[in-house]
Amino acid sequence: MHDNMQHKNKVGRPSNKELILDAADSLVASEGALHLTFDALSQQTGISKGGLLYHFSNKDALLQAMLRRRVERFERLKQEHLERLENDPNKEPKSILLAALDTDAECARLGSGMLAAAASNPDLLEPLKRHVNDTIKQMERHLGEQVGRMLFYSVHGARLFEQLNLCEQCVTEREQFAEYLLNQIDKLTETNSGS
Amino acid sequence: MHDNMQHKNKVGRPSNKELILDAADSLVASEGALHLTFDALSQQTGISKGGLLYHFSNKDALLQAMLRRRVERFERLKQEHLERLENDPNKEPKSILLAALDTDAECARLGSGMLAAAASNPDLLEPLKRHVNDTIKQMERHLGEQVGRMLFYSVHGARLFEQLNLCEQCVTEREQFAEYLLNQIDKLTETNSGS
DNA sequence: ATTACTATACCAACCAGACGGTTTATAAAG
DNA sequence: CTTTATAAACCGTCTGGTTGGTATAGTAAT
Repeated sequence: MHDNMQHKNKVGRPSNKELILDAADSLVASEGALHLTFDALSQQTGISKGGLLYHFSNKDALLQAMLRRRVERFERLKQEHLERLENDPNKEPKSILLAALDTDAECARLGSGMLAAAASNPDLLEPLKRHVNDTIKQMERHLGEQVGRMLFYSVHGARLFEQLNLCEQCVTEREQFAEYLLNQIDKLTETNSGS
Repeated sequence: MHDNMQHKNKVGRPSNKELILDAADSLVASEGALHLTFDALSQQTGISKGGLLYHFSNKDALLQAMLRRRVERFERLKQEHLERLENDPNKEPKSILLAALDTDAECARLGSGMLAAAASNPDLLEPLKRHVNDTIKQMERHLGEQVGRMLFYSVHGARLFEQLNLCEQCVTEREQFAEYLLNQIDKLTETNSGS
């Protein structure tokens, strides 16, 4: 009765805080991190600059919220996949890959917070950095140092290139790619336990 | 007797244009793309804003030059590796990986132009996008669609994470990683021609 | 050798608009 | 009557870009 209120206001609609963060993500994705300003955000959301600053007392706070939401969403997705794959011996690395490659509606904008923070104040990436290194270590523990790194960088590289609109990848191609990587995990751990 | 002059002035020193681009790269790497301004660049180089604008008539021109230099350096490295590996049947994909992972002095700044352009004006990425897709297609042609993509995204993902200071990877770790990926190329093409 | 001209490379001062942020006011809800 | 949520006006600073000027070096005719 406190956590539930986090993303909703009393009327049950998604709170304006979430709408603002959505707009911020999409602004970064379409215009670039430089154009994520309170003025632009105000125009996009219809909320005045004062209104925005009520929710996020300064720009760093906004960026931190964008980053936090990204990590939370990743963790939630990973947890879902983990539960779904409960009988799979490789469920941990698999759910990490699946969470990273998941195709939800905001797929093209998940990296916006990261790019915006990197552009504006790289220090804000510190919490994300810890999360990244934890995840890499998990991958390494399950798949070995090199394989773990390769797969981790592979999915996140693909994600970043997609976000920057640098590759012409479509959804079906990503899904095939995800399937291939999952198969690789099984194949590589078979040979591991076989030798 | 024209190309040679491109990066040198009459006195034979590296032209200030190159020095400015170096400073721009390092500014983005340390402060974030938002703080790549003519004022900051002026302070860093000791050249006044007017002087900077003499070399790059506006900010887009500066960003384009940063991007162009990055692609040129990649192509030069790739060509060098290609010549060194002339007897290797997998020389093409290998030289792509080696060029992407090469540890030269500016290693941490090679992605600066890309991040700065993405932050300021994503349209400027169009030429880079073509280069990326060409390179991906080369990888796919030699290694198959999925393997090619996996290795490409893997090295560039690693690069980006390094640039953003999001992983604690050191030089020796990257070299081991590079070696592993090269071995993978040989192993994967063996099984390809074997089956 | 002097003069005149041109191109290169830079600087200082300035400007209009954008930016992050503050302040004050307001208005509904509990 | 306080809390929540928003608006509007404003401020000092920063930013990209312009202008107009300077110093130097090379060229080329006189």
